[in-house]
Amino acid sequence: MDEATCSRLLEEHGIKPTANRILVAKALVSSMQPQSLAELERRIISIDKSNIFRALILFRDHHLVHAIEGSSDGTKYELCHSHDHEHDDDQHPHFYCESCQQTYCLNDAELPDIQLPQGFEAHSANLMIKGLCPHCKK
Amino acid sequence: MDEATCSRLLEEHGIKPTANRILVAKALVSSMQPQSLAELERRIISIDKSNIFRALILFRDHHLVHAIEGSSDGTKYELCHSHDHEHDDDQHPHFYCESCQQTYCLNDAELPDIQLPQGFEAHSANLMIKGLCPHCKK
DNA sequence: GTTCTTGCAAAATATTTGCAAGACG
DNA sequence: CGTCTTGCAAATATTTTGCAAGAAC
Repeated sequence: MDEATCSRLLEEHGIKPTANRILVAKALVSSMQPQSLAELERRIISIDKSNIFRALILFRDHHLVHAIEGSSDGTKYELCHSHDHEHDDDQHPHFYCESCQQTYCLNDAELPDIQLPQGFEAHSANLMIKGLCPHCKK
Repeated sequence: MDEATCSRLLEEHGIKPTANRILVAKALVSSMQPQSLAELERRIISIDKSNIFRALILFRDHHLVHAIEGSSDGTKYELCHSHDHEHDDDQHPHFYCESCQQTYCLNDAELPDIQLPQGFEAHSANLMIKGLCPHCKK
């Protein structure tokens, strides 16, 4: 995805497309897997980590990315796949490889509906499966 | 649960029951909810956090507790409910309250079987639902 | 006396904030 | 000018390790 497309993507989510933000968005778009802040830092050497962090927070607040927790090595960020800019309803399970620390999206699997006890109000859900990925299993 | 019972619990899991470990086990047994290291530190003022930490690692390796991640505020630990000392098969979903930071066990809900793509090998799974608990919702 | 356990300090890691300088409009 | 954005530094939080002294066997 080129810069113009990334820029448009940001604007669609109500985010002012600055040069830095476009770079962060580009890095996320071109990533096969959800990225941690540290991974993004390594990939985007021209931007300070505090600004990558602030861009991610901003993206998250505008439902452009969501944060994935539970991977034993920090929060990972991935682009929301849904095109609903208000809600983040494309939550799918993830797989964390304990050997190479990569997080894989299990897009094909459904995140099941869990029946909450009376009085609980759910906002989001994260299902993380851990183990070995095909590459590390060999 | 008294000290003797906790001591027996540790021994059943192949852990030498020292005074400190019994205290940590007692704190976990008497907790309604999974506890973070920081919470346990506050509750067990007589033991240094490094030793609480080492006790938790030891407990986890002996399948006496399991670690719950994905709660935005650190790893939480809870006693395994299963009586199988080799495997940790009582994995159930958890609920994290974004207001009071408590983690609740959803014992009644089933953790669904997710079909992994070819080549992936699962070791464990964590399903964390976030939102507001009944107390904070009011 | 050898091994295990403990407390304290500090390293390592991850996340977040303060602030002044600069860009933008 | 006033607001937003950026880089750098540093605060915070969390997890983990090193090591020497002491306890247990």
